[in-house]
Amino acid sequence: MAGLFRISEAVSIAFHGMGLLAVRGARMSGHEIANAICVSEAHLLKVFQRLARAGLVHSTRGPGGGFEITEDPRAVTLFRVYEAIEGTAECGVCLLGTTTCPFGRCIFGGETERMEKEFLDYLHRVTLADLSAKDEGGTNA
Amino acid sequence: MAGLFRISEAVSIAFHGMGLLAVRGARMSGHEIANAICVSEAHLLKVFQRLARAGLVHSTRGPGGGFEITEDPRAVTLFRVYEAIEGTAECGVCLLGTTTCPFGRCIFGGETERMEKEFLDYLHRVTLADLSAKDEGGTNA
DNA sequence: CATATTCAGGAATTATGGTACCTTTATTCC
DNA sequence: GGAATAAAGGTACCATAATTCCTGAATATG
Repeated sequence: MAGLFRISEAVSIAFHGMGLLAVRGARMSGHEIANAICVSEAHLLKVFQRLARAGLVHSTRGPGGGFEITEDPRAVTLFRVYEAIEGTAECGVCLLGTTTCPFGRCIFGGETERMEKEFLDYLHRVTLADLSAKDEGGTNA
Repeated sequence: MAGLFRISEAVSIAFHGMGLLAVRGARMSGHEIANAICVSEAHLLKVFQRLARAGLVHSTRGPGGGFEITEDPRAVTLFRVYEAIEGTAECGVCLLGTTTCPFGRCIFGGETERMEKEFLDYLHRVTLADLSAKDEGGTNA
């Protein structure tokens, strides 16, 4: 398994691709983006198709075409990118999927919910502009 | 989508099933456990098959048989249960799955890694005994 | 106008997770 | 001791989601 967060490769591609577009500040073709972040071009294209439908990027066909961010990167949160790919992110839903835990109360005492909220806050707080700004050199997480 | 953490239904069944066994302190059949926590008996059986192979429960066949926890519930962390189902939980791995981020550094600045570690710490810290003890009435998370 | 480039959309494929069913083991009751 | 029953083990199947592939449409350029 890959990680503890439910971040699909699609979302990761969206984060990295959008981050790259934000840094470059110019239109880039799907081919260029995929090469730059070392992912499958087919998959990236599919991901950007969704981002385009969500209005987060504008796409242009034909030679010299490609994708460009439609808004100021400082206004685009990771959450919006996440939602464009995965649909609505629910938080605080019982892991069992039942509305009432068979135990009568949540056996985790609400702590998992707290941590999910923390992650959600992070997605809401961080913008595409932040992705290029931060340079504290964390390892790959 | 269900939640932000990569908790499959299988892991959730394992947590709840083991929690129940810990509370009861006695052998229970798969049928009983599945009924108590309102999940598919077929799936629960498969999950417990893995828990048995991992040595976390002892299984007994035949009438009156079932599953029982092999160790003191205070000694069994959620992490061990998690690993028995999902395999090794990696933390701090780049969301893209590459060993070196194409950006040269992690674009998330290590914060996602920090949050993953926090969740991992939680799994390491909480034992089956804790699941039944906590009673602060959180909502279903 | 022909051609090359680039994205759009849907079809086909693959992978994953969950389900159903049959087999084996053990107990109980006659 | 044998038959019936209760229970877990194992395997094969199915459903859904994720990924790739293929064809078509749009646009720029010579």
